[in-house]
Amino acid sequence: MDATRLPTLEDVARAAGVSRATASRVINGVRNVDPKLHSVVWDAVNATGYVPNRLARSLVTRRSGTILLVVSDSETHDDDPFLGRFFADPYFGRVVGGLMRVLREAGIQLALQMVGTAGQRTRLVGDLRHGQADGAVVLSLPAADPLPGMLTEAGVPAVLIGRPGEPVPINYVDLANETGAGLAADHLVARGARTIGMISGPPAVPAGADRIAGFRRAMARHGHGWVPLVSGNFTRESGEAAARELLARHPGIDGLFVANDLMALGAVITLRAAGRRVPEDVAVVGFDDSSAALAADPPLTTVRQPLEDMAAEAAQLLLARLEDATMRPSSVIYEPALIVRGSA
Amino acid sequence: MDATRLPTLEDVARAAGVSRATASRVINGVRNVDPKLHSVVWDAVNATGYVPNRLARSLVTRRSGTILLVVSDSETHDDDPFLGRFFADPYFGRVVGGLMRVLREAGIQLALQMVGTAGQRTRLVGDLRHGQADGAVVLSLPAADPLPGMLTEAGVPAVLIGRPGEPVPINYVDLANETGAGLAADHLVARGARTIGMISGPPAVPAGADRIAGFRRAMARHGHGWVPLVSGNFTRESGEAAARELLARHPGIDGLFVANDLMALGAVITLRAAGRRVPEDVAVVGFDDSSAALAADPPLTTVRQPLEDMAAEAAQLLLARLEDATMRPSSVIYEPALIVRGSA
DNA sequence: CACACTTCGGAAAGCGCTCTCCGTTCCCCG
DNA sequence: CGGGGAACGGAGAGCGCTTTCCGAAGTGTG
Repeated sequence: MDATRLPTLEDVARAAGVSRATASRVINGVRNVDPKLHSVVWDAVNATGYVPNRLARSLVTRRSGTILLVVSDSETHDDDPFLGRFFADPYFGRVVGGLMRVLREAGIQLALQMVGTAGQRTRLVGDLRHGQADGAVVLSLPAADPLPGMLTEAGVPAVLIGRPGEPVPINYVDLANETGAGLAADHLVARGARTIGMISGPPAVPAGADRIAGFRRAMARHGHGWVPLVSGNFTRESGEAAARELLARHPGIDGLFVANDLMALGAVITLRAAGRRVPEDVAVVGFDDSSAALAADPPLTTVRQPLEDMAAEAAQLLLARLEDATMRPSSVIYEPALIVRGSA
Repeated sequence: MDATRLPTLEDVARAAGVSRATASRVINGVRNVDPKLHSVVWDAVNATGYVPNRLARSLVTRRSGTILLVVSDSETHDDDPFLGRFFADPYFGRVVGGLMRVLREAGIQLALQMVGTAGQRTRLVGDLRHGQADGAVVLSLPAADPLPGMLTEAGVPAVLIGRPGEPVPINYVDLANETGAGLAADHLVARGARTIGMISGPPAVPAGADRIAGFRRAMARHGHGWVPLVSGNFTRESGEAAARELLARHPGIDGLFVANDLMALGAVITLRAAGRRVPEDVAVVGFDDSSAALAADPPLTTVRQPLEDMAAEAAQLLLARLEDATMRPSSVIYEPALIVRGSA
């Protein structure tokens, strides 16, 4: 195929009439090298069309210029169709966008890694320790996932998006989910809804659990010691199904908090199919303020989560930790805001 | 930080009482090694907690187990907010989902690479040739982008999603965009629309150009030698703006073909704000059949593009090419289908 | 003018792995 | 029982790069 061997540093050095070591020093801008040699070497680089072999470089420096975006596979593997759905969910895209905003400027590559089995976790940590990747950003994990602990133990730079299941000294960025759910509760009550239900995400994920807890707490404050609740898995379809179930069990429902916009969209569809008007008969509040919220009819009242900023912050945190290995784990919690639109 | 050096193959070999070469052979399942040694080595692997250093392995094998998802940066760099938007667009997510469906099983990692400048292109090709990545999937590029040619010239395994600007012997997967646009035209005409406009994507991207060409051709067949056209950039906002402009120039419009669902969503919003009912006053046909189409009100009539399948096919094509370096470039063109919902 | 001190380039030792050689061992057949 | 061949393990040469260690040269001071 390509008969020609790629030029190596050796070739550049020969072309420039210096040693490999000197060529390397010039290219990496290390130590004071005689300015004359400097330009000679760069000319040789251009003449030969040299491109450094990152693999070889990383092998010795133990720095790869890549960070891993870790996605829990258990979360996506339940059933195959869900795999595609997870990536198509605005959640994923917004996170990637936020990360890239920071990483692109730092010249760092993002690699996707799905992790489900214990073996994959071990390998992930191994790769990280080997310098295959410099660090990891881990997307919201089930609370029971041992990964955060493993990462900490291995002393590997990592940032979670979404708090760890149990306290672990690790960097993370999160939203004040409980506060956000409270905002939704307050709004529904203030609007005059009397029978208020919730469609939650999977309780096994901290973000899911926190939204449930926050909502229940706020509702209790308003005198509702108990709220009807059905769980979904953050997909629109699950929102439709959950709404059907809720409606069957509590036909008199007139207020609904849904733990993300996609499910809220589904719920609205079901409600409308059941002859309920939104917001006149049932007021609906979503969560995320994803693009789906605006597209809905009526536009969704929702709790805004600045995911892009959160992801960017995660990247920044990771970058800082990469610079300074002694950095203590820190966490950044963002405040949600209620965006009132047409649905409640 | 970690006082303990990571176990190397050497350590495993010593623990197992064999040579490094034998340990390597067992771990990689190469050649017949005495079955007894087999288990001895694996025990040693478990005992030491050995994880192969992929970097070192790749350096010699020139296979990295990673493929690059290349995104044109010019496409996203125009203005910063658009960057996030590109990733949040269902388009990106659906492609990633489709790719992962195939790559995950093959145990191959996906890395994101944004490419804009000439230097980045050179480096991309260099990385590929060095074996930093085994191949590339390139997301729809401006027609003028030299990347496809460079990839071909370098003899590097690559698959485009969306045809190249000009004929280049390279693998690609595409949709019969012209056919799809024709479907939309036929439908609008059959519905009785008399003044039909189009909101297109950027004409500089083949997919954008093909949809324009296909629509014009079909409209001409129906006796409309000329159609009002405004271009957007595939974002919802640009769809809103384009619809405003179209409405201002051709207030009597009663049919509208929009080159993707996101822009169609924006157009519907604008139309409604202008007091036009959809579909009664203006019939709207979108393109993609993304999740946005279902969320819209009314649900969008749209031209379905099986992006996940196309991406999966691209991955498969790439994998096949990786297996068989002599494989001739091939292309797979998918047929679109009109999905009739409420908007037209 | 000699001496200590700084600056700079080169030789060479790896980073951890794969894989080609090559020498042994073992088996089968004549 | 001896010879030919297959099967198998080990030594060692790299993959392309960075970086430590040195010696050689250049600089300034007593």
